[in-house]
Amino acid sequence: MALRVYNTLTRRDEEFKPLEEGRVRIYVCGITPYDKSHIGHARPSVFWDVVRRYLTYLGYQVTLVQNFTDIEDKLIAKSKETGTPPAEIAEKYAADYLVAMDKLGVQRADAYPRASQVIPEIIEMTKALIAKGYAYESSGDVYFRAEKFKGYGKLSGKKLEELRPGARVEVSDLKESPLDWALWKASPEDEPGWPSPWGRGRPGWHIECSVMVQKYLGTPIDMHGGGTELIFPHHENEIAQSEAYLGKEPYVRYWIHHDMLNLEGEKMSKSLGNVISLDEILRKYDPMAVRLYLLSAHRRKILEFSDELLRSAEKGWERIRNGFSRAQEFLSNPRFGGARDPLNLQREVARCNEEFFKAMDDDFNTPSALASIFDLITAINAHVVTSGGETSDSRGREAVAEAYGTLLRLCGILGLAPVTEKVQDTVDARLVEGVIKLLTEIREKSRKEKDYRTADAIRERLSSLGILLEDTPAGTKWRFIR
RNA sequence: GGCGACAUGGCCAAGCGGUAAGGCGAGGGUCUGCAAAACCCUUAUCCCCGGUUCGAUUCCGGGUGUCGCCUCCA
Repeated sequence: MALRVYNTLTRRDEEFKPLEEGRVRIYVCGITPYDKSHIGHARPSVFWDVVRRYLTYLGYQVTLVQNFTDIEDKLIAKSKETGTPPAEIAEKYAADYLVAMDKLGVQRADAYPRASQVIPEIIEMTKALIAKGYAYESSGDVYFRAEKFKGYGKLSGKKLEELRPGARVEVSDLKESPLDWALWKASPEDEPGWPSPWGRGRPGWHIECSVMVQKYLGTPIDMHGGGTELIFPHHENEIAQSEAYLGKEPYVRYWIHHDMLNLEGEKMSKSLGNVISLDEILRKYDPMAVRLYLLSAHRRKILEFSDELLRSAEKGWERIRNGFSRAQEFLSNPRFGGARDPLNLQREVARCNEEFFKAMDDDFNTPSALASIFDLITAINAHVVTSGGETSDSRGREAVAEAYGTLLRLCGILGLAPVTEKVQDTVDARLVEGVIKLLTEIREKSRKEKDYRTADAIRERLSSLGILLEDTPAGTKWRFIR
């Protein structure tokens, strides 16, 4: 088994081999925190979290860095509008973003550098590019000569001749060619700026990533992630300026892009105004269901957004959770007999395990990996007997323990954790549990007396409060529902 | 206009040369006082037309459709 990944640069699946054995260095383009995050922002975060968990599981030491662009036109515009300093706006939304990521179970990156924190390095790199003849100063701006870099267009597959007539590039008298882009821009008095050899100014867009990659990871890095919309011009330019500066290639060994999230067939994006905030989604749906939804399509495919899909994911997540509880319950109660056909269960578990890794090795095929998890759930449900009374069977117990361990491991790689549904406040939690227990006992009594009207009324009332009662041979169980 | 991606059941979504994983939904059955959960069964020939092949959803060519990039964007 070997991990294969699709590399945007070569346009094919390649076997993944890190530069340095046992170590993987990853840089992912983060967000510009100038407004609330939407679900589209959660896709790369969850995807890369899974990559990281998987690589870590495989034994690699993974370093992942993700930037926050805190100097940018929209941020500056918003600052002028509201009178709040750009840095303050950026930090507020960055913090919100991280809180949402925590909810989604995304492990924190090793570093979240801000553009404003790497100004000296940006100036150094810009100076070096000028010295090498790849960049030139023009009225306080510094531009990169796109056409001077011979590999320009290799990532996006664009040719210089095709780009020129396009004429949709920002035209400026300050540039030698419309394809050139700013490494450094002069700042007006009322906008943020830093002193530089070219006067007061601020970095261009692409340069921060080049600098952060070098500063925090060292080149070449193994994987660079980002959305497909960043392939051109952002990543194309990033390669050009970095390789021109470093004087060697590659700058990045595997370019790994994810596709967009669509709303009613159109890309969800702020500029189109068709965004759905992450906050809203996380209020409405179980974060793990959201995670399941985000992993339900391969990273290179467009993911359609709809409430129906989220609801469907929530049902799927419930199924996984129920499978967990079934196995847990069995294992925690030695009275429960065993597995129906332990050998068959073991065989199924082994099969699901194998399929799961095969899927993950195939360019992180999470939808296929999820299918293995669902198969595993079905096997557990079909084999595990939690209807008490029967004598213990060690072989059966072992098979179930193994199934449970596998489920835990596979779900762990995808970051799907069955959170125990305890209420935060312990006093409230105890109260709720006590009251439900009381009601359950009363209902139990009614059922014994065949007073089903009372029993059903209790169940219905609790159900409308979001508490589901289930009568099983082992007694009445309850859980929260939405 | 240039470049590129995709088109699989009611809704999602894997597979990509040997006659279609999985989830949600729907229908039937088992269990249950009834529910719930769960299990079992049923629910597709893969956009169209050509070609290559013993054989194509899977490869090639041509259509049609949808989306993305070429401008800020995860």
